[in-house]
Amino acid sequence: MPRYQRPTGTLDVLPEDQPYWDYVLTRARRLAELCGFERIDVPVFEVTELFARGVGEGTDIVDKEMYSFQDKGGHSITLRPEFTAGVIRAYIENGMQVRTQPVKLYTYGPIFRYERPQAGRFRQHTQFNVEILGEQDPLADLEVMLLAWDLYAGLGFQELAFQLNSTGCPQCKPGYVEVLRAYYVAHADRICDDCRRRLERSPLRVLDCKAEVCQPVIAEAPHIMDYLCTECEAHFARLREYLDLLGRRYVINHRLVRGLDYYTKTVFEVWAAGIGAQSAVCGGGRYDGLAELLGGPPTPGVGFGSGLERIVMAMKYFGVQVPPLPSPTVFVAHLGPQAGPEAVRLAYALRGAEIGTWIAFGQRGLKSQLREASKRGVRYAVILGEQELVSGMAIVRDMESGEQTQVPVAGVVEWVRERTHAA
RNA sequence: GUGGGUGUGGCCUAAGGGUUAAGGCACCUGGUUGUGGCCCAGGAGAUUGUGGGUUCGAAUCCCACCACUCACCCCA
Repeated sequence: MPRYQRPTGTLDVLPEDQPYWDYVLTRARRLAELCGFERIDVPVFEVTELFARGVGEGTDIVDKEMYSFQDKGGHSITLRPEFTAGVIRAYIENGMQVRTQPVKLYTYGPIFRYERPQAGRFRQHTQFNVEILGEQDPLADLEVMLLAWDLYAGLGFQELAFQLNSTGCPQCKPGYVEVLRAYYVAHADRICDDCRRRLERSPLRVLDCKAEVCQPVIAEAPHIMDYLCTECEAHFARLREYLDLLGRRYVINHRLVRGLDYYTKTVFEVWAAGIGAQSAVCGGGRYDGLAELLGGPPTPGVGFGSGLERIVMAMKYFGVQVPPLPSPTVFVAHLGPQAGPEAVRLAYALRGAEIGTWIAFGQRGLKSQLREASKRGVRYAVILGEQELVSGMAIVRDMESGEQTQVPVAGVVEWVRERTHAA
């Protein structure tokens, strides 16, 4: 028989890691709901066309990272490589533009990108995602950013700061791109081959180039800040004003250009330590033209996606403690064939009273059963044997003190409830 | 897609080419008849990632593939 392994770049989240996931997700949901975000779930796959148009032909994600396949009906289907396109599709398809605007939505689930895995990067990862649809006020940009900030701050991240930039809009971006292109053409002898290619397909990406040779050219490159139209400039200024007022640290990063084509105006990332060469735990921005591009009514939007795996990695790096997940407090041990049915009855009575309970399987010695109880970490072990059946009194053993109490079998549920619910 | 590192029981690690691959953790069972954690004893568990090759002999050397890992690219 072959030994099966998980596919490259996928992860098993084992029970011992679940407390981290649960903690993060619970907090994220809570924060989102406090701001009025409502949960939405969209399919894990969509027609390929949606992502090709939404994310943009020519982006790395669309060109080489999508999990696409033909289904039995001959349709090209793609496992979602990001959330926004699907959420916008759902907004349009369900006529959500008639709801009170803006519509605030959050979701989370698996995202798929065919990449070479490394520290903090996977082929299937999990994102927590929020979107505010139908609002152009920079206050909306602020709100999603603060949500991310508060989440990480609450999780114990240190030295938080936003990486912030504006990518302009259809009014001003093309003008800047021309200026940038002209600048690069003038310095064509001092840039790398990749950048020569980027200049054709996605010119803004040259600013993101890591090649040694390109650094001096990038450093001297014109900033989009100086080419924003008055609307984009005002929008960005308002956002900064809010952030300053609230004391949320950010650094203007002229080189921050994101890998998805749909962004307009605000783009931002949050970086964290402890996740290898990958530093972004969160990336997002505004995408005012996307809904229209996907065939819907003109609908401005802002949002972000945040990688759960990276958040958990950063938490471990920062040494953040998380509370354990609930586990049973009682273990029912039983001796002899007569005691079995009574033990089952008792276990289900306890469970029926919302008291987590393990019951011993098989016919084993008491030693073995208590050993298991000890390892399960329960607070009480109930012992039911022939003697207890005769007397009608079960033995309840406090696993920490070793103290044993005789309790009427019919009163065990109440006895345990008093002791556990009080504390 | 490119480059580096690694690959021994569930986990960690040993075995400088030579007898039945060793140890620790974890797991199971016992240490008298119905009592956990500590201690003691015992047990189960590995075709040494896979396939070739070199050799009288390979976990040890060589090649290929696979996987993991780190980095580039890109991003969450």
